[in-house]
Amino acid sequence: MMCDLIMIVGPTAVGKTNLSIELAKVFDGEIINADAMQFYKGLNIGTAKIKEDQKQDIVHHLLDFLNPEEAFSVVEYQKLVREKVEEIKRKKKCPIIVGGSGLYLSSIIDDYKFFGKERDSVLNEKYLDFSTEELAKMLLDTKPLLAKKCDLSNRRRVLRALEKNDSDVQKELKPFYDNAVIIGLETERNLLYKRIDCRVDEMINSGLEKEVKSLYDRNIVGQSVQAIGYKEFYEYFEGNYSKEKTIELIKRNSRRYAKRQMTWFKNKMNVTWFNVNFDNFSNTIEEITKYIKKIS
RNA sequence: GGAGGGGUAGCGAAGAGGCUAAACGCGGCAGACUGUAAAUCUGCUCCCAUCGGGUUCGGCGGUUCGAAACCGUCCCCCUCCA
Repeated sequence: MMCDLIMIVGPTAVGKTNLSIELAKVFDGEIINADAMQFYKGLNIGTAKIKEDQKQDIVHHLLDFLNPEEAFSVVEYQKLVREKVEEIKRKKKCPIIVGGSGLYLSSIIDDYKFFGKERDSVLNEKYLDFSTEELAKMLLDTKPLLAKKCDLSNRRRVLRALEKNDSDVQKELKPFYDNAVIIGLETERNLLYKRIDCRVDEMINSGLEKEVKSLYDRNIVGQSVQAIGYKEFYEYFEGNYSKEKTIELIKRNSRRYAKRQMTWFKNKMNVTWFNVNFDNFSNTIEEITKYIKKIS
């Protein structure tokens, strides 16, 4: 075993999945998913989840372990992954964490400590009659320390801060593992956007609408169905916009998502970046493999 | 040839004498993020700049203390009648 773990990050549609399989082959690894929407059963096409035949006998963890109506949180995720990592290492294999959910990735690679109360899922209803400004004022008055660090125009954040103790202040983050490599896949923005648009078209052709329809018909609501590709089709089924508009929005939201992902990876994680060669992906694989071997 | 409607920032689209470098949306860029994260939220987006300055609303010329807005004229687009 050369290192504690390999982490692969990057915006949607850069080729993380492909890379993960190749690295798993080279380094005798098992893959742990870090894509929050791929946890859910039944969300396959829209989340670009790896297909059985693409796995090439590589073991995959934390895929399809939630029912689409279930709620989930980073805290549980962190716990599960920490266990998985140990389990894989005990087998003398290399844990490879792949995904695009920034917070989830960070909660693993860094020594995130979650404190305070568990989130109260009905809190929102409790404060329905209060404006965000009023809630912010409340926070300011009762929990000045938290308020100072909180984005007061972000209702969701204010609500969460309201259920914490004022003493629950964050500490400086440190890496959790001594020998982790974080590989980032990147490409020119325009190209990325083209790939995203293209991939959405492919999803449509592969039957995304039908996939979402079956969720919709089962009256599934909640976290899972907030995923891009799903929430837009829900609106479509409600008759709120045309098919064309739906597809356009899925593309737009995916592009915006990719941007947000890049912001997180660049500013919150210590990533070693590699420019992807789409015409000759094996070059990229080789380059990254060499790099990992060299540093570990 | 006749009758109307219109030309506003990258695009779409408001504005009908000063509060307008010009709402809003899209597109683009940047950012935040510790229990919903593919979520949620923030800022910038004519040019140069730190304050601040310089050029704008099809062209030109007027009216006015002051115009994207009013008048004249010219160019272009759309609809209708010939």
